[in-house]
Amino acid sequence: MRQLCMPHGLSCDELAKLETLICSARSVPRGEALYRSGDRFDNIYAVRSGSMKTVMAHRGGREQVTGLRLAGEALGLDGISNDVHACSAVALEDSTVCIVPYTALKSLCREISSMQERMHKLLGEQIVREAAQMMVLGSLSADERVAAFLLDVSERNAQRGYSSAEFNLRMTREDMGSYLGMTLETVSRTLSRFQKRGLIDTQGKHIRIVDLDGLRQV
Amino acid sequence: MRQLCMPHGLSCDELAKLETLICSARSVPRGEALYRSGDRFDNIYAVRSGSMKTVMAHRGGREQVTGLRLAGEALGLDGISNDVHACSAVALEDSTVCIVPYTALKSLCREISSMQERMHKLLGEQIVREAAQMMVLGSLSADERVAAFLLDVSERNAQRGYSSAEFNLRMTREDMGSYLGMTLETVSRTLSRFQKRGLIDTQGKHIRIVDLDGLRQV
DNA sequence: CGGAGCCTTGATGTTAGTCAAGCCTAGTGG
DNA sequence: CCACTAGGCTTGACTAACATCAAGGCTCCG
Repeated sequence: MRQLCMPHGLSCDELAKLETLICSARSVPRGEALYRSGDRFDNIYAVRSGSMKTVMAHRGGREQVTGLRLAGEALGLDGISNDVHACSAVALEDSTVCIVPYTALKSLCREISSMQERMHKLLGEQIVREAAQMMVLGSLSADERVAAFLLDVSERNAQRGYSSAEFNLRMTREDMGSYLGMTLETVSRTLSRFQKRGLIDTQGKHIRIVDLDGLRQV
Repeated sequence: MRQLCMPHGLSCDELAKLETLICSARSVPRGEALYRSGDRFDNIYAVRSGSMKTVMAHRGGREQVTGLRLAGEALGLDGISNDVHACSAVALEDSTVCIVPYTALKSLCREISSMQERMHKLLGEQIVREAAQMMVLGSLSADERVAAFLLDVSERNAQRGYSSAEFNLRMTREDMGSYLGMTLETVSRTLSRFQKRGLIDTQGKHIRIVDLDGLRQV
């Protein structure tokens, strides 16, 4: 939560007020949904530990992974527009989230302008992140998509104070493929090729970035 | 502007307050940018007449169309997260926009909760719309993408009180291709095939939907 | 009326998808 | 603690879809 708010101009005092909103935390076992598409929207969440994916279903049963949330990142904004969640959020590993009731958060945003500012930025960031992902899906090759994804995760890890070079990606190859608009086989082949080229070192879900610049130039 | 706000719980009185914010309108000739990626973010816009595309550039010069805005739709939200616009907005035809200064809008949102509500929904809608487009790009075939796009435009036209069956799409085949993650040739071929199948009737940029259900089933 | 940009269509090439088989690993139960 | 199993991962051979290259026609604007 501090992760999510501190670096953005909230005073300790204001942060304390925010923390009074957080009714509770909730733990979500691996594979379970925090909320499902169609559920009523009441809360925004912050991932406290673990990681989650957001999934959207097309009519016709096809599903696509639309996002990955690491610890410290916000979740649930897809419900604001319609009072109903547009995605489902599923835990990639045993995870915990903080629960922030939306109605209370709105009031706080009207009282405290820095809180309003933070809320707008949170929404704006997701808009820009998704637009960037549209670019990835619309104009990059398979190799470029995988490289962009690894670099994105690496950078987000760094931002949260973890290693940018080495991490556990709890998504399956299928999840990655879905997120990147390709098949799990192509993801696997691409990672293997990157490894042969000395760009990364993979051992299943454990990934080490060996040649950051090389990866950037893919 | 009323388009953008009226159906969403603002009273006439409140709407009047909003209208005091609108410093001015601005006209944007076809092909010109309302704002460019990297420009400082000061205003949100509403398309008053005409239509615009939003474009995002990748390092390496590659550009992708990330959105289409018809009259009555909002524009510029990509600047909130960073105080700098992440996309460029380019007029597809001679267009006019209303200018809403963001700082003033924020104040109004703190005063009037229905205004805050509207603002959040606006942001939330874009988040959901972009997620849906990620699905289109990530998991649909070329035919399905084009069909989904035509249906989307048709529906948005209907919402604004225009014909859902017949419209002028001012994007070029290249713009459509970019937005849909395919080449202009594939767009053209797909439209031709749809026409042969009796789904649509195209004459350059003028499009008439002949068989709505057929298009939905593509 | 002329021309530039846009659109269409065809032939060919390339990338990533599909199908298939076997292996590895983590989690389970004895 | 070990063996078993199921799900996940890798790799190969083949295929399909879409991109690329190319040429010609249309249309809209000046």
